[in-house]
Amino acid sequence: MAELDNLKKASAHAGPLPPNGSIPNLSVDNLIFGLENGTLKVLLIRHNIDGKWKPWALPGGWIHFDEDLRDAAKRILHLHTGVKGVYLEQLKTFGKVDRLPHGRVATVAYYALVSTEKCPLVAHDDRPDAMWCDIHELPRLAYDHNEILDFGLKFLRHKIRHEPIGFNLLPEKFTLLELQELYEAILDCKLDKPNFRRKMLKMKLLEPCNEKQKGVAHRAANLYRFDVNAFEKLTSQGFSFEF
Amino acid sequence: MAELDNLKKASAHAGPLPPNGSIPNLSVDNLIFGLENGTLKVLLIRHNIDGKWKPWALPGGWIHFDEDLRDAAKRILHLHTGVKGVYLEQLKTFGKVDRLPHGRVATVAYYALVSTEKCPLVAHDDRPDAMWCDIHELPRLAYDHNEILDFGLKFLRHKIRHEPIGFNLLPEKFTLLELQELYEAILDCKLDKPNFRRKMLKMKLLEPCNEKQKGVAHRAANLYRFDVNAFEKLTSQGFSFEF
DNA sequence: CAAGCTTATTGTCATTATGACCAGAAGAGT
DNA sequence: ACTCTTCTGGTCATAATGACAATAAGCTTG
Repeated sequence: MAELDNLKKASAHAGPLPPNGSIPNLSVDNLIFGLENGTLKVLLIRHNIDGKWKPWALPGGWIHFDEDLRDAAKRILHLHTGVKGVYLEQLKTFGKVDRLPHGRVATVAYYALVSTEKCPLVAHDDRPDAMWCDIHELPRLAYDHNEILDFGLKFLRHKIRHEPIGFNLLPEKFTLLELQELYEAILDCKLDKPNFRRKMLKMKLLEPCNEKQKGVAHRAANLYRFDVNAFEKLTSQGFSFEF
Repeated sequence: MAELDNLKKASAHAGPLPPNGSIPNLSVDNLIFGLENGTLKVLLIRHNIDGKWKPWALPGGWIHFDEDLRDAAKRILHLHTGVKGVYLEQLKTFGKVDRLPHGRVATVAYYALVSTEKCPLVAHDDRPDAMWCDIHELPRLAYDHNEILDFGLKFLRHKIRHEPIGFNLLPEKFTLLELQELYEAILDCKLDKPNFRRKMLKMKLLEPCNEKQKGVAHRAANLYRFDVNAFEKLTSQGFSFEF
């Protein structure tokens, strides 16, 4: 019964053993990015076991036998943030032999982009401790989660320049400056305001809301929203987003 | 023993059951791209079981318990092509519940870029039937392999425009026209020769070999090689490849 | 209510990149 | 020597980019 032996060795962060009804040796981990006053954050959790805090980790879990991989990632995302229907894509599968000390488990990492205002992170009794952590102040994480996070950050920096996904980190209506600050936060650089504006608007992907920013002590900026239809139309004509 | 029941249900294309010593419910499939007289091809295999041909499929296999995911992909690549040390990256993990009829198996797809001249595909007794298939003439493949291939092709088209990986499909020394034809084959479009040349050379990623093409009945073109050092230097300075 | 402050928005200009295309250069073959 | 083919170096108009100046709009304060 070597198979079962190997099975029993498996044990991941979400619990000591994959529960019945879940795939052994395979888990899902989520990289949930959010933007909080102009800085990029990632959602970390930690469990308290027998009165002791385990190290911070990415929210993850097991995959049910009757559940698509992506659905498992969605379920875990919803479990920790309460949001549904947000941007979620597969990042990469991490499968080094010794990535977990207790047994052989490969993990499929997904990354999500959420608008933090929709994610109040209310402390539920059935949720572990959670925090939005500034990506410049990351603690040492459990297992290989620092490696996953590093990879995800590099990936995001690349991706945001080649696909219009940044909008998912903002509320539905946003100003051009907010969008620019998002790029600055992720790419870690300073951009020129008029030039950013010109380049963004020329792509015809932003639809003006004919509505102005509120509650600011200076001239209010116009609000825009991302125009999905325009994007898909352009894409089908061979357009390729570049920033 | 629900775990074991579920295990026993699992069975992938590489064999009816994962052999002892391999991870159940998880496999690896390789998308091996090659270039043959100016057209993009992919390596397909088919098994003959009891005198009957199974459908064409991507070369894949199981992952040993003591083997990194990437090493499993390398092993399978080597098994089918005889090559080592070529470009190999993870594509995506496919994990729909019903992607295989016999049980729950998620598969980690990798894609490789090889120079076909290094891959003679000699018919070995211990290898299944194999062919380089033109990507415009794909047959119906086993399981969800058409979906994997579609995804991989789109991915490759996008990737080749944003990272200098095309060189891996060519021999070490190549002419600018060969490189251009590679781009035309993958992107399915016609490019202007002088402009392609100008743009490529301006990036300073090609090192002239000071050597000329041989055996052509016209003026011989200069040979170039991809300059990895230059690329890494530029990358560390914030350069980003775009085509 | 006007002056002052802050940010939004528009515009200019030199430089560089792009796309279309022309023409000389370099060989190989006859 | 001539022809044929492809390589390779150009031109030129147009579009995109980066740096930065100038004006507009709205809130706050005296």
